[in-house]
Amino acid sequence: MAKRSDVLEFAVLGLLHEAPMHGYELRKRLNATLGALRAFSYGSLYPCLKQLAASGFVTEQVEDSGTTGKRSRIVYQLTADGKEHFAALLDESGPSAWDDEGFGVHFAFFGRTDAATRLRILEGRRSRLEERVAGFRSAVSRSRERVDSYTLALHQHGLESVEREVRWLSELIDDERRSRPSQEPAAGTTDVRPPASGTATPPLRARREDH
Amino acid sequence: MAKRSDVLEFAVLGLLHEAPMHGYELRKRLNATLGALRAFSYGSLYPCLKQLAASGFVTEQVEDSGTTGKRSRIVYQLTADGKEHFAALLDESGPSAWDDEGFGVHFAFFGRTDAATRLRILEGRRSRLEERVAGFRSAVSRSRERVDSYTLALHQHGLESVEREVRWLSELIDDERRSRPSQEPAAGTTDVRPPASGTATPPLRARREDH
DNA sequence: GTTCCGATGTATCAGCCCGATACATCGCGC
DNA sequence: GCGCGATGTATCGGGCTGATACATCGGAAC
Repeated sequence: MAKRSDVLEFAVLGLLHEAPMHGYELRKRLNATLGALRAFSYGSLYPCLKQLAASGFVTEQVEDSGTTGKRSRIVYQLTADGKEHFAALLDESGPSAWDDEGFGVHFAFFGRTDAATRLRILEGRRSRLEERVAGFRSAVSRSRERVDSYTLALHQHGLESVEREVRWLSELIDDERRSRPSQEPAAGTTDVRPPASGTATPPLRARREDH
Repeated sequence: MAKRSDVLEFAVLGLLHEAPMHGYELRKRLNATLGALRAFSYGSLYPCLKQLAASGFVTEQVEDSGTTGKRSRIVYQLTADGKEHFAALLDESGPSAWDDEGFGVHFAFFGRTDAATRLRILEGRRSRLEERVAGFRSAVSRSRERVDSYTLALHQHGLESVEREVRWLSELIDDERRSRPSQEPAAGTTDVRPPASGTATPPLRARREDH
């Protein structure tokens, strides 16, 4: 369950809502949208696109650009079935939506996700991470018995990381609950673009989404 | 490079320093020592053990427990070659020691790692994560342009996580520097390792990250 | 006491996924 | 004109996982 390819399929359908695209650009957008969180390879993407076409969720359109064009590009466009399928996947709030594999992608499309579903996914994710916290806690106490300060430090750090993650989710859940009673007013209203506190965007050009 | 199986091999050799063990227990210890960070499967472990035996780093000893015993267990014990190999791997401080795959395991064995090597690995890890910080920063500013508050939140959170990781490493590096002001470790005092028969830890200086 | 069940233990395999690679064109600098 | 990096599509070997099979042991339930 919750295979990598399912997550990819979901992400592709979501991205194609913005515009028809061909594989190469799709991959760039994918790795840009998902940040450094996740990188999908061509070895997954192209088969995935073919499969989506076979399922009727997208159409394949070969584009030969005018007279001189030789470079072949295959533009994929969402079908009505595809939109419907994506809407169904958006509502899907099972475990696959909050495990490590799928949470990030589902979260990235929260803008198009129903409020109740958002809440369910956030809570599912949180409880998943709370299990992990428990695991780390026992690891910490276990490594406190043996005398290995480095292993202890490792576990302690891991524990704090996951706890921090849980806190983040709790804040998000509170926000959702606060704006839930009333019909939530578009997630972008208060977003007046603050003066970018400490991140003055220094040069920092280099970006390496490939290698 | 830096395959999963290499990391596993390293971890197994390290664990076998404590005591001879059979596969099942090895796996439990592995997943306990590494906390919730990492879980190795049998599908990797057993082939790895066989390969280690073939390389002469461990010996396979079938144990039939007394008269009634039927349950077959195969106890693996470290050889002199194995110890030597592990020592060499401990000194190895190339990129494979600080990428996502290998850093945790190397760190877990810092108690047996040379001080200079510890420092090099920590710094390598940090600079690796700083690259990731840069990636996240550009992702954040990119998603600030589009108006998608959820994607922005995701990137922002990811950025903070990695920055926190970098801070943690910086503290560790400071600690290392404080307890080891000069380049040479004080020979003989708190050295964990035995006098090391003939192989007195060859210098192994250079090693740059470029390929 | 026997029956069930989870832990202990070794081992394999289908299937998924990545990383590398191949092939081809374009636009740019020099 | 020539190299070189970006754009593009596509495939393949091989590593790794998760599931599964098989077998024994200790203890709890009743």
